[in-house]
Amino acid sequence: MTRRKIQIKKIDNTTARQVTFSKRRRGLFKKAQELSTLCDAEIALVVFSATGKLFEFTSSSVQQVIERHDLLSSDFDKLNHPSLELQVESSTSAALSKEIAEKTHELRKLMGEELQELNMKELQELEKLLGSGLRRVRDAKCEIVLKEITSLKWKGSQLMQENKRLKQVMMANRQVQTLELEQGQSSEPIGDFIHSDPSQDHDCSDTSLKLGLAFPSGI
Amino acid sequence: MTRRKIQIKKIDNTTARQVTFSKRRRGLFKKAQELSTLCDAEIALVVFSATGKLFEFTSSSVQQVIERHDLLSSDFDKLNHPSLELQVESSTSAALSKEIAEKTHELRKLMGEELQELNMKELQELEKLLGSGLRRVRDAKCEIVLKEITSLKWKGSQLMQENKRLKQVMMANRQVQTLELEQGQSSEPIGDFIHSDPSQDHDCSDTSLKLGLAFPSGI
DNA sequence: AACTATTCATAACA
DNA sequence: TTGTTATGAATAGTT
Repeated sequence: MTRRKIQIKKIDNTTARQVTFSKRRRGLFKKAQELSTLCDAEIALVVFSATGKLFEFTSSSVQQVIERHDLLSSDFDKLNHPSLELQVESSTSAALSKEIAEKTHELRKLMGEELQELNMKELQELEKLLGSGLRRVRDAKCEIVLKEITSLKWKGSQLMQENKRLKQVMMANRQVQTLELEQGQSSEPIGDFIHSDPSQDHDCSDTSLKLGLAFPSGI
Repeated sequence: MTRRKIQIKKIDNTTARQVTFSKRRRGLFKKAQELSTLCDAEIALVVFSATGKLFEFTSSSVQQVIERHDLLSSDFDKLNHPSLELQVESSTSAALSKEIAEKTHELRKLMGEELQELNMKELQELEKLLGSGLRRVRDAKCEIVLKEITSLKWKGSQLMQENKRLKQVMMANRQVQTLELEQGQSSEPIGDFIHSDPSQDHDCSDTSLKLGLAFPSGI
């Protein structure tokens, strides 16, 4: 019989902890179910036990939640570049949404529901936590974004090189022609020169094909 | 005074539903928090209200998720673009870092200074403020990043177009030459053709010059 | 797993 | 919206 309120801290006794986990987990899932039904809310709930066992609940489908989530952060695209929207949405936006979600809930968790129950010492601890947590999330996000941008820049520079090379070829070509004009003679090497490096042609196509997506999926 | 147990089905009255959502949501998040703490479980909880508002909670797994993610994507990066790290550091990263530093500082200040002198009401106000502030930061950052990426992709496509055009010119050029060879005559139009549209040349240089930075500073 | 004494959550109301 | 309270629900400690 529950003699008194318990402290919300990790339960030391292993078996007691497992029993409590079992009971409270059931309670939590029931509450989640009730909330989604009563208030017409979409809910996704995933629980990993300390032993690594997975339990999950979703109100209708995770897919729907994710789609909604993605919509929120892709509004910008629609405003500015309607035609690029499709490219951007798929990888970048998804990754960003995820990062943002993580950042948001990290903060929510830290700020969270129990602020009123904290004493001053705990509040100071919270501050510290928030700072470092934010930094970690920030770093991670920055890294992802920079990778995307770097990849795009790299591909841009590839294209520029190809571009430059083509122009050089054309210049050379033109000079040869001029020479021919002056000498009143023409020769077949020109055609060969143009095709002297087919592998580069191939490179270019390859680059073009890859430009759309930096990160294929599931980031 | 809760006269009787309710049945679990969608609440018709809109305001009642919203109130219930608010209260039960808080309860649910609290329970999730307690479960994760008491039993050392990893929990991710995402709730969308019927109006599309997002609420999230996760236990400390955020860090792990990110670390795992970093491993995956850094491996990916190394496999594909081993020598690119140097390009990364440019102004983009500086701008982002600056933005981040400022926001972090702001946050610290908000959390930091006089937290001990605040009463509970003021603390709640602070929580609200932080939440909306974070949302703004998040939105701004997202916007910047998407702009940068969109811009880069646009420039990439510009380059590809230029590239394609150059190749067509070369093809045409080559055909003219072939014709000349067959007819045993050469003519000046070729040179003119190459320079027939100098504006495109200019466009290309322009693109190259701008590629480094989409947004110069202070975003 | 089953049982209660308690604490906790919350529906209805203000 | 926020607060209050009577009541139903969840659960800690025990069997």
